[in-house]
Amino acid sequence: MPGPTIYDVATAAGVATSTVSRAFSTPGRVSAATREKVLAVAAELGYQPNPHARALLSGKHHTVAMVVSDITNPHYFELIRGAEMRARVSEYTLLLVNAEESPRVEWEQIQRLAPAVDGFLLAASRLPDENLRQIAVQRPIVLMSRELPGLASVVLDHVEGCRQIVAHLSSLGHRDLVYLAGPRNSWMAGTRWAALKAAADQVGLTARRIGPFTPKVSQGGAAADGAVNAGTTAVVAHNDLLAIGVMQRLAQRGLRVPEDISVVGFDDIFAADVCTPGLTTLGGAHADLGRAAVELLLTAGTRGPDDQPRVLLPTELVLRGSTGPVA
Amino acid sequence: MPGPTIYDVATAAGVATSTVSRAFSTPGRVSAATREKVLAVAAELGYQPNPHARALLSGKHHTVAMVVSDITNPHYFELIRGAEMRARVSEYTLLLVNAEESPRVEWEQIQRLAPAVDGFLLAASRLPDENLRQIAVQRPIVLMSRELPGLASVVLDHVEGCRQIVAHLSSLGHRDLVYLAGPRNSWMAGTRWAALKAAADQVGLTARRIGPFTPKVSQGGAAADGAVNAGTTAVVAHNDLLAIGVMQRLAQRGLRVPEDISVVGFDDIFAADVCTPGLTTLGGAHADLGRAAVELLLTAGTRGPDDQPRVLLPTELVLRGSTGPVA
DNA sequence: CAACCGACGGCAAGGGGTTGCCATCGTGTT
DNA sequence: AACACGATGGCAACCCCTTGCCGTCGGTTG
Repeated sequence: MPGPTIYDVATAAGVATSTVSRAFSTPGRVSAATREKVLAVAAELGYQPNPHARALLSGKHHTVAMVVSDITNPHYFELIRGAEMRARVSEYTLLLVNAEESPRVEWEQIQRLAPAVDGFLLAASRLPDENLRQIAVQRPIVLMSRELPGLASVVLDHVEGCRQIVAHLSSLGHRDLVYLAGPRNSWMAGTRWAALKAAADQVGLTARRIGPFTPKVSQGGAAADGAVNAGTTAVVAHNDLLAIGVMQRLAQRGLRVPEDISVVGFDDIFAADVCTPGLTTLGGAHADLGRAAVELLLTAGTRGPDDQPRVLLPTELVLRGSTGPVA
Repeated sequence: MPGPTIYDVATAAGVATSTVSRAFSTPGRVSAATREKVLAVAAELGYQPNPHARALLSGKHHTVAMVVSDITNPHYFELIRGAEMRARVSEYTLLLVNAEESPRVEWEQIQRLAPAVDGFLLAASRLPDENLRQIAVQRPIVLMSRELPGLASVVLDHVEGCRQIVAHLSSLGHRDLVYLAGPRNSWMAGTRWAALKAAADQVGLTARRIGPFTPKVSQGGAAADGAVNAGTTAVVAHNDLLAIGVMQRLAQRGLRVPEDISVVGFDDIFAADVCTPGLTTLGGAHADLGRAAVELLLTAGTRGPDDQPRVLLPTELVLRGSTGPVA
């Protein structure tokens, strides 16, 4: 059942195993004729090098693990897709791991995989800073949608993005907004709030925060009621799932979007485009984010601990029907 | 950088490497006292067995690869999630691979990974039957949303599901339906059409098929126009993405759903619930499908080639606003 | 024609675990 | 007290491939 080994090829071709090995990995090291022959025999036997034996010796596994905080969030699809594609062009394999929003699970999975992969992509990690640093000494890591000094990261430029959200709302006459916060251990939640608050202050708009909420559609009800209770004309939800849940609840309560209340999300997931009204949301090239993260990870060996890059990708505020002028 | 090895542990504990190995893998083979000590030392050193070295000898990798035909299709999210969860409880790692709707890419990826995984989950594989059989002799495989005699498979019961769709449409007064077919090399596309046709015949409804279409939103325009041109009151799209694209195009043409035309999809993706009108679609417990597939794969060793299971999971016809009575 | 040299193959030592087999030790048996 | 046997630990081979080092051989140079 297991395929032929390098020994089989060597025997069949009448050479030593080292020659077979070199025929594959160090083409210049054997004569063209020998190489031809070895490759021919190998092809005939259907030989394929055993990646484990190779990894054992080289320490390189040609594999990167991507850990996502919650695989059910469609937002990650694009990240995963971008990462997968970038990994593939370098003939790297992408391991997908779900942390289920649990720092403990995340940590265990990472420890389990650490000896078997070349590095980690941590998407929206819920781990505390010190844990991230611990991992970083074992393996190269790249953070996605999170930053930590000294570690490589890839994030969308939420400062500028939030400024655009605030400018958009302000231009529509809103004097006040409510941010429906994400989980407490989400770096993004903190960042978005800080950026919104700063931008709001700058243009003289009042910003309040309620939450935290688990960013799922099902939590939209509670979030919507909180916003209504706060009495605002504009809500900015931690992500699109929550925003969609909010809109569902508002509709249920007979409140109109955007006439009575405007709703903004983050991520620009596919559903944001098909719900009614369409959801105004801060998107960005998420596939590029995945791509960039893998890129960084694959080139991690060339950098010291002091020049860990911090890639900032532009956001795009996508205007749809969920935001409108204040009545 | 690489962690301590079994040798380090052996030295530190004052025993032989074989004892350390057995302390972990064959607990009964060493005395309790020795075992305690070894484990303590190992924990202190932060020892973790190198999975490659282990795989090299045992041939077991504790890894399964899941190949999806197109990772951008949200439908797969649930499958992936279910598979990931089931794999995790058995401490298996899930490798995610995207075939990009290309049989060639699919084949290459599988060949590349074959020596490194314990088996394959092939979701909606686009490979021809004989290729699937070839793979099956190398490694255990489980097909998802596809069947082939002699190979293990997990699919939703589309025969019954399609009967329900037809009954639903028929009860609303439709006398005729058009199926917007999926890709030619999609087994599902053939199955769905056959099941729809059979069910339609049975209740005296006319069924026609147009296509094939690539099942993406962007193809909905062409599909919608084809359906309009065919002059029907009900369309059944190969999947929800296509159905959503169809609805968008119909709206653009000023046709009302469901008053002028009813639309049905397959998969019950998240977006089907948030679009307007909500999409009537044939769903099912997709996460269970992923779970069942991994289950089958992990127990594959216990079965002969003649009793490859064929798991049939129930569908659920989810009625939403996109279907209604004929005007 | 001798001395060199580069190109090419082979030998053998790992790399980190696992496991069959043997040696040892302690205890129970008669 | 002699013997047998089960429990336990160690030795060393093996899994498959890579790579440093050495030997060989043909050809170049002076």
